[in-house]
Amino acid sequence: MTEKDAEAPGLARLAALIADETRAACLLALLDGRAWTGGELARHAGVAASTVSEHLGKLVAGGLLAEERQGRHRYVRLADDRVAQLVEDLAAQVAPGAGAHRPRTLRASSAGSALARGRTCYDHLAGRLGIALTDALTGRGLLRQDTGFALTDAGLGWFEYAGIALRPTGRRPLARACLDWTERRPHLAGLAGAALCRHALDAGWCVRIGSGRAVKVTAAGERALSELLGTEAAELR
Amino acid sequence: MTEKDAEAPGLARLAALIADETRAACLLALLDGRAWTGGELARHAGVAASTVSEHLGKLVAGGLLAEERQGRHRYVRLADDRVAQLVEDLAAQVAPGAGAHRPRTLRASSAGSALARGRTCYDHLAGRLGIALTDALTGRGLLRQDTGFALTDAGLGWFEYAGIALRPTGRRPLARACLDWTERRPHLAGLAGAALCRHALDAGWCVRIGSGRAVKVTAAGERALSELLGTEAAELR
DNA sequence: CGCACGGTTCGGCGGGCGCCGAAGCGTCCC
DNA sequence: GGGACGCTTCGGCGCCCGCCGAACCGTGCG
Repeated sequence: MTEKDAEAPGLARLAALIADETRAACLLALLDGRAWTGGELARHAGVAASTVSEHLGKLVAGGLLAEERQGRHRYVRLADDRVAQLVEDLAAQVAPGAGAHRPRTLRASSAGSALARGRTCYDHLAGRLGIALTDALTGRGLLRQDTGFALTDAGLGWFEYAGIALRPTGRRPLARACLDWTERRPHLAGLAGAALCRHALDAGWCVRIGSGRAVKVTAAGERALSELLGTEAAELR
Repeated sequence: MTEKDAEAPGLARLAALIADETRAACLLALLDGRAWTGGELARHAGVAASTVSEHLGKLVAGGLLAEERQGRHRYVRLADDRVAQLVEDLAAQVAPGAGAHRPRTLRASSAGSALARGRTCYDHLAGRLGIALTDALTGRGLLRQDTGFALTDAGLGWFEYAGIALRPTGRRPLARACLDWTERRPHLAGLAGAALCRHALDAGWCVRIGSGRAVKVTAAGERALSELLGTEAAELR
């Protein structure tokens, strides 16, 4: 029993880092996987620069953010994929509360939203695009979702055939499920998800829209994915 | 951008529920998967009954706990396995900070701890026992960890052969990785992990030690697991 | 060289929240 | 029916923490 008590303060301190609305807004913004400057985050969250400066100090000290200073700018980004996963999980947990009507309105009324169609979630693809790719991989027997969440041997072969290298780094799992907050369905994250996203951007299959995390599939991407996964162009839009 | 701002308050509110040390202690205690009374939790956390009563009210209102009232007792338990998973994930995230020396001391100095040997984590087996079973399953090709975390077809057959029914309920994944906080390694959670744990207790493979979440393998359990998974008795202790 | 600008530090204000003890309510048991 | 017990409500206390504006520091640019 006593060892649990030893954990409680740490758990509370970690949660407290996320428990502030301004810090939460920063973390969600940083889910796009990029580095933001303090000023950008301040404007985004609608608070004074001095306020955000203190918040970033706490988040960095708490290990949630990594910082990089360039000239007079302070760039921060999520410390690693574990933190990104954690924030996504927490965000997914809070959404079901409004989940009964949220997906409807998001998909229907604002179906024109570029974010709902496709976006990056930290370092992998999400939104309808992410779901479509995950479904295509599953449908062709490259990804198993029925007994967990893992690539099959055929799936490993597919990545190799597609020219997407999967070099294991550290202990990050190859495949991992990430729950989408608009579609309410799991999509491919982990090392393979990140590699696929990176390749999609590098090879010109997708391009970023504006400065946010929204992405859209290009004509070349439609052709390549149709050939590699048999997807219909309409599914990707 | 605006839809992220809409999420920030919810995220902060959820995190705030965990951000209090007393509430964190309650959540960690409830990770044993059982229902506790308010008084028990108050004594465990070392605060007045009135204080814990208010905390439980918030946790229930926030959807993290489910309550059941019986006579003059108020029983609470974690609302569902998603909440349990969330708390485990957060606890696992905080541990690495002290992870450099923690595991050593836990395994070495207090290697006699029954909790480190075997315990239940919400509704599945953890500790060295959980790791040993997960390793055995993986070693025999019943569980894949190299490309994600999923049972193989042979694994499905094994559960059937062992007489452990895996009836899918809701959307809970069949296999899921749960990071152990003493061993720092993933072990089997999800539907299959829960079914295995339940069967192990029902069939007398394991028995609970005292009233906590510590468990130990019986002689009958050693025989059964040796036959079914080829484990050595020493690995399970 | 000097101004503009991003970031940080500091003091002070205000609100929120966890804590307790006392009092009250309902349940169970003798 | 009376008393013990578990839980809840309420008032009040104290602390912590997020916020701002002002002053300050350093970088980069004209």
